[in-house]
Amino acid sequence: MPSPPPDMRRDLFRGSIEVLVLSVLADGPQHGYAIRQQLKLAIGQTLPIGSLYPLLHRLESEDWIAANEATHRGRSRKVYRLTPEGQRHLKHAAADWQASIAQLQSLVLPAVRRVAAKR
Amino acid sequence: MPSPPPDMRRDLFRGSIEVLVLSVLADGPQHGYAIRQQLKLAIGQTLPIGSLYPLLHRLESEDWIAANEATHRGRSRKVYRLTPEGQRHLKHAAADWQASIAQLQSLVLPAVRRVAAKR
DNA sequence: CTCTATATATCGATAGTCGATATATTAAAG
DNA sequence: CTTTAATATATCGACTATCGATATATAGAG
Repeated sequence: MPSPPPDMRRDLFRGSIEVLVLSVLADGPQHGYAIRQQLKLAIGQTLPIGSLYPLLHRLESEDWIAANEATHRGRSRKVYRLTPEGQRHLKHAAADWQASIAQLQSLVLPAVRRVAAKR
Repeated sequence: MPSPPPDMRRDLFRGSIEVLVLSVLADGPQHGYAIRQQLKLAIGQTLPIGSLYPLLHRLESEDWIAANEATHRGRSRKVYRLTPEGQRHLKHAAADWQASIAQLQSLVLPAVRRVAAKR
């Protein structure tokens, strides 16, 4: 193999997963599986199952989200909600995220303009 | 270890590396080491050496960049320039990149506004 | 002399990812 | 009836991509 296959979209998604999940929960409490579906609907990207639950557990251990055990049609569910700390964190994390993106854009956008202007 | 250490900034950077390098070269021909320095200066993020040259080789094999062997102070250099195909590709790749970001933002930004509005 | 910076290059240890698998219920399909 | 698919959470280790260490070479600083 000459070089690794790059997946820009996936990497951007990965770098945003935490903020994305918290953003979904900012809309209202959801259980893990539903968060995954919402994300797929909104972004078109699927949060891999093998990443979903470990992520949720991490966010819970950080006290950014909290769970209510529930039962739905014989199946157990953990309905997660954004904690007050989670709300604070979302604001900060999203600001950082936005700043990082803006920084990248400040290099890329002028470059594209420059190239587009030529010829 | 309970959970993997997340590095949003690094992942966002990773998902943008290709577009970033092409953007730097849109400003004028540069050799690998200098591209790395420019990126550090502009973004604050260091493109790891172990990733730099394989990436350059891949971009070259795609004919998006081309090299001129040069010698500077006894040291050999490969000065890369953006090819016409590379310019076309930069426009497309940057547009895709921008669209992916916009999609993520369309979920995150309203969520943050919602959270900020409360209380 | 040693160290740091410059410059390109490779390779494999290691670390993170996530598919497969397990478990359980319901409903639709065949 | 049986099978398949969808729902739902959870874990674990095989696999893979990343990138630090290393090699090589020159020049200037201390």
